Amino acid sequence: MGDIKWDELLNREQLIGVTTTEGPVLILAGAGSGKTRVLTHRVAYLMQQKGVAPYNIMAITFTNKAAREMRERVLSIGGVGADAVWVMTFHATCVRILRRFGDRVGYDNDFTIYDTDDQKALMKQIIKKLNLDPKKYKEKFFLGKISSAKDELISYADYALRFGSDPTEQLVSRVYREYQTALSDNNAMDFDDLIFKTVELFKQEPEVLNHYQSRFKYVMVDEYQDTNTAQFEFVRLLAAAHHNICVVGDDDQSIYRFRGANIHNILNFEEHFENATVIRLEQNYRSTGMILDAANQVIKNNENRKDKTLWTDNPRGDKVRFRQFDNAYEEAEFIALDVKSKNRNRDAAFSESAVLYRTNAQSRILEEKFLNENIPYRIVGGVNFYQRKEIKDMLAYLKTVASGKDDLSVRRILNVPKRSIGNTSVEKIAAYGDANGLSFYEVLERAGEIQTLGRSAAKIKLFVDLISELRADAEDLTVPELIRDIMERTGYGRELEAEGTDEAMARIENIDELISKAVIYTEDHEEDEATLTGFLEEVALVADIDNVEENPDYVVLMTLHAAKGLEFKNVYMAGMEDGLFPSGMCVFGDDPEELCEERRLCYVGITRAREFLTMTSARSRMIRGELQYSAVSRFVKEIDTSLMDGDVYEPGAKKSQDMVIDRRGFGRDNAESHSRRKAAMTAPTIYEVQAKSIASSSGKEPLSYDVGDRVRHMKFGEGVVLSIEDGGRDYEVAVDFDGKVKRMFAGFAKLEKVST
DNA sequence: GTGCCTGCTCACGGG
DNA sequence: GAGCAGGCAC
Repeated sequence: MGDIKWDELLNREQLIGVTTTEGPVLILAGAGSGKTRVLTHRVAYLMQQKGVAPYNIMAITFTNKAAREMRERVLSIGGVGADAVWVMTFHATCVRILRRFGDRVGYDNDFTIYDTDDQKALMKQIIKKLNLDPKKYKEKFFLGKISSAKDELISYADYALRFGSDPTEQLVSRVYREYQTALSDNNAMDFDDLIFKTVELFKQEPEVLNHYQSRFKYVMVDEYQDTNTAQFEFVRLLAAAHHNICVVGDDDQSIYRFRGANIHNILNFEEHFENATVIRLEQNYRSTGMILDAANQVIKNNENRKDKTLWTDNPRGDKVRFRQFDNAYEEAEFIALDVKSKNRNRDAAFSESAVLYRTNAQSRILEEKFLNENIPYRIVGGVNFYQRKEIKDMLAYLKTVASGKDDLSVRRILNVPKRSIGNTSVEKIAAYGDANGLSFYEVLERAGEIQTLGRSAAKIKLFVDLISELRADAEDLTVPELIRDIMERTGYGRELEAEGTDEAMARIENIDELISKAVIYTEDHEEDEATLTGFLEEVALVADIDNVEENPDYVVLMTLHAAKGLEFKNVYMAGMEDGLFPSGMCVFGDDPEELCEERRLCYVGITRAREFLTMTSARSRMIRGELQYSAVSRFVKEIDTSLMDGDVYEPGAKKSQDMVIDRRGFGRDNAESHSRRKAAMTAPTIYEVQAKSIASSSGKEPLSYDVGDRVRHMKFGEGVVLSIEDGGRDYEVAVDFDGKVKRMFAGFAKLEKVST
């Protein structure tokens, strides 16, 4: 493996980036300039040329997808041992560290992770508890304040000191304290805590910091322009001993200011780290000259940039197309038909096309048209799979089975499905817990002692018994088996089946998909490692973007934010209207930096395209149920007309020849397409292909064995089938393994007949 | 305690 | 357009 010809694989600057291994390095990498290439080769170079142990190398990314891609590439060029390199997201890295040392900052090492919905639910309780007017104070307000504080490493104690005089800020600091205490009581951390607590750990426990400093002698950070103060501090502490820190980023692609990203981290890198080497990657290998020029013309309107000019050797290519339509329906129809014709002409396969937009709300109409035209598509984002009610319910059951310490989960499922335990009882239980320092579940366990509960106590006992039974089952079941078990024992599945509506069926499909994910999880891990907590952790850290599969022939629809880091041969930027993109908030706001951020987002969008770029806008569009008329986005006008096909200023921009607008088409929403659309809205959008194949293999197929047959189970060995019951969606089989009777679902047990 | 209806609010982006 | 709190009847 030592025969890599580094100088043939890399251009001059890339080579410097790869081989400057010692000391701080800042790589300013323009869009499409091969930054992932540099990072992965750098890892390989460290191992092969410098003899650095893989164990000593860490590469941090923002998304799981980026981590996975980099990991794959490191494995393929890095050779033996490369799997010991830590290639992970910030969040996953911190979780890993906190699972080991979390007890030093006041958490059990099996803490749970709260997502946005959990945070909201918890905040709601706190607003109630503090008797605040929920009309006046929204959860989002406090959560936003708290999140920004945590991004800046401000604890609630610091917050009180810092903003003490202002009454509103005083209230925030009080809420912050309550919120943090509640999290800690629930043994839970939110996303921001993961970073915050790790930094706290490093600062409080020099021994721990030392351990990681001497382990990770070489630290690399991808998308550095998106780091916030907490992440910066994490990286700084890690690298403080050896200074071998290499960061890659592009200030022009910083689009996460709203999430606390601090652009000064990259702009001031040379001040933060002394004697830094700065490398500029300015050759773009991705886009045509035309597209790149357009991108440069837009971004040059921003001030305070690191000075750089992106260039390319690629052919000039086609002009950037611009089309304006009367409304969003025509816009969507044009895009759908164009995608189709590009696919037909072999210009771009479906999988090579992507539609990008500013807001998720825009996806609906596009989706409708794509369905009408029978174009395979996939929407990334929108309602996250893991935010769906039924998925959250199942996860809450799993969490409760796993620990019961998380009050939020227990409360969520106590009356789901309906057990006639209403709000009044819940309030009483919570009050009793608060008064006696017990967790919600602990109170449930001793419900009999609480007089005021009356007849609810008996119902609560049934619930506690149910959880105990599930816990007993969990001992022998794999995670997917456990989910099925929960569906059965709680009656959740039966209730949905009884409902029988399209929506209920879609919910069942979603749960099936969760089961398939669990199957994939168990298959990916050794038997001992495939634990329930492990599964819950993996699930807590996934984002929708992580699930875009590249191979299947689908058009991808997503927000511009989600598109960062991806590239497509053929890109549409829809909704290029002032007020939508750039968004109204920044057009009328007084913060010029916000407009700059929007412009960077536009730059990100343009540079996703390799060969074809089409921008579209609508003269009118429904926003919040109101018809809004907008002018063409200023960003479109920033592109020189010599690069454009289509007139930005003329009303009624010309229509493409392959474009046939069927006006009746707008009302063509017959019953069939309507139900299809509805199904598509609620149906799984992720892992669809795998889910289908697994679902059919785990579905109710005729069994190859019967009562009395001898069968083999992967884990338990051979046994005799005692009974087979119709468990609704699957058969429930009881098998006697040498006197130990196990009940299992046929679809997952995968029993093989040995003899009759 | 549950189910249904209504009216209100909210909508930028996401780990 | 959608989700949710609040009010009401049962």
